[in-house]
Amino acid sequence: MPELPEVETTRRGLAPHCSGRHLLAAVVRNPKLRWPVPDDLSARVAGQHIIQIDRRGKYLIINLSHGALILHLGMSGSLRVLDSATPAGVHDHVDLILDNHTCIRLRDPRRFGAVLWTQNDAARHPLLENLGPEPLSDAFDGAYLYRISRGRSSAIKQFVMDSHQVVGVGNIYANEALFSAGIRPGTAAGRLSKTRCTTLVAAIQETLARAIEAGGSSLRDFVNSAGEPGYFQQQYKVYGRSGEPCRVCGQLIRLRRQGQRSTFYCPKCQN
DNA sequence: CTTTTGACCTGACAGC
DNA sequence: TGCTGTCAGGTCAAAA
Repeated sequence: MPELPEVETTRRGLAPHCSGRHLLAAVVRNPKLRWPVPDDLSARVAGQHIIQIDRRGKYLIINLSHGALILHLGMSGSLRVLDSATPAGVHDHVDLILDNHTCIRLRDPRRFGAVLWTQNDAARHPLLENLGPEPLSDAFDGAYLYRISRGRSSAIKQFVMDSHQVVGVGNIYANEALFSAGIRPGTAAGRLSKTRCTTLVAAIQETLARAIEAGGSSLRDFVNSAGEPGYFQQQYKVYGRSGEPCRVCGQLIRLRRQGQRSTFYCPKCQN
């Protein structure tokens, strides 16, 4: 499920229910996620104050009074705030128990997600310290993309999906943004003009910002909600539409594999 | 150094 | 129905 807009929507949904609360314990039903959930997690977090919840790329960071939890939703993870007495389902692997009879519950059928603990500043964690800039920050602009892409032969789609260049651009939005920018996904990154880099950055930012807006507006009741983000109902321009007519020109949308991910593009609108 | 490939998992779905 | 194969919103680690 989670691309950056859903992670941000999750963060916004979680925050009002946890900020200022204390954690009583953690319940780990299955520690076998992307990396093992620390077996002393509960002891580490018990009694700690939740300062605030941040996001870095698709990582969620729950800052505690001493240390932080680093969460990732992988391909299939979701977080909800529930009454802690709510029976856990088969894929409900971790609960963070709050001091008001509620819990933050991680459900993750595919178990590509993560729950990690760090004693230090989460930004210094090995998984986070070498990440590229946030896509919606001023640091991510046309000049930056132009500069880092010089001499790079990899396809622009894979390049912008590389978290070391810029974080948070997943498969759906990479496809959508490249369509918006009119750029063929297989184009070598190093061959993009500065103008096209600027166009692409703007397209990425607009695509993500609109999806976050859609997700946020659908977020009525995060507690006990089904967790259906609004952006999921968005009408995609190319993603998942191979063989269907382009919404702009009517040409049939094409599908190809790039780095074992599906790439969708319009052969006429994207060059 | 860059680029590509493999790995981690389960569930949904198409086709036989 | 039940089996097999394919695909899925991520991304790190290892190989080339």
